[in-house]
Amino acid sequence: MGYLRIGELAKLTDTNNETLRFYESRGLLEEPRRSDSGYRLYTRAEVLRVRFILRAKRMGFSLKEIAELLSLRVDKKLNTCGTVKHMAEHKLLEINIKIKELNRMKGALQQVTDACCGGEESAIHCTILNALDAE
Amino acid sequence: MGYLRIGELAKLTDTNNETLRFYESRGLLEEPRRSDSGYRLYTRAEVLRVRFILRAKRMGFSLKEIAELLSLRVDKKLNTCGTVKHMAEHKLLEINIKIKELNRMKGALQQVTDACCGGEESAIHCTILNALDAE
DNA sequence: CTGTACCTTATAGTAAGCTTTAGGGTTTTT
DNA sequence: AAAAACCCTAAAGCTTACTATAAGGTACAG
Repeated sequence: MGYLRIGELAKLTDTNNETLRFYESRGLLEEPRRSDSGYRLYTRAEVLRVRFILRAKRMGFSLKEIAELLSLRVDKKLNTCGTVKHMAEHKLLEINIKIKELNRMKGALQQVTDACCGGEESAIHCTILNALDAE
Repeated sequence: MGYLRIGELAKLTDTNNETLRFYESRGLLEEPRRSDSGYRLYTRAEVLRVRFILRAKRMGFSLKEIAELLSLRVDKKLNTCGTVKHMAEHKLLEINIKIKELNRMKGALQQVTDACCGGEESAIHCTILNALDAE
């Protein structure tokens, strides 16, 4: 008892069975133990792991990158603190680039949005469209 | 004279022939007139249109959304500024959410990275790994 | 006239991240 | 016991945004 079947894990993590099996196939989830009939049996730890995956995904990490992040946790003994720190710092760098990129988008969009009257009149002179038109 | 062939349009917009034909197939570019031999013949207006597409892409709009923006532009008279602004604001909201989440992860990762000794010893007690486990 | 640089179409492939389908077995509920 | 709900695998399909390939035709230089 205490084990979760795939549907229960899916419900707890707001995903679905197929996605979880897919993550397993991509190495994001370890192959779980199985019941006599072959059903996947998960522990509560998997709930946290899936949530970690989803969080990282929302941050803009690809599944491949998430696998890397997760691999930091595997074979702790084989990695020195230096290795782990280096990987984490690399990720940090990537995050910073993403933030910068998004901020650039935001700035551009904010500027034209602020300038737009947003009114009911025809969009012929819409600043947003005109901004996109401008060289 | 004055017409551009696809390769010239590609060069002027820093894209390539295939991408331009692809955009045409997705309705982002209108079917251009053709030479007697069937070559696509573009006007200077298409340069601006392609640049519009690229600019919108850089702002985070998907091709589908850009097609929408373009259609708004075509019937400017039929659309209000409000419609356009609404689309832009929606995009802005999406971008803001992403930035917020990235910043949260950045903070968390920065914190554990700062706390990590980064030394040569085994990572069993690494603060970074423990932080990821805890989440 | 031949080379090569350009253009054409249609079709297939790529990568990511799933979702769906087909064709089963198992567990639980009634 | 039988229906309903759940699980399994393998494989195909979907979306986005291209990129590449095959098998040609065209334009122009030398």
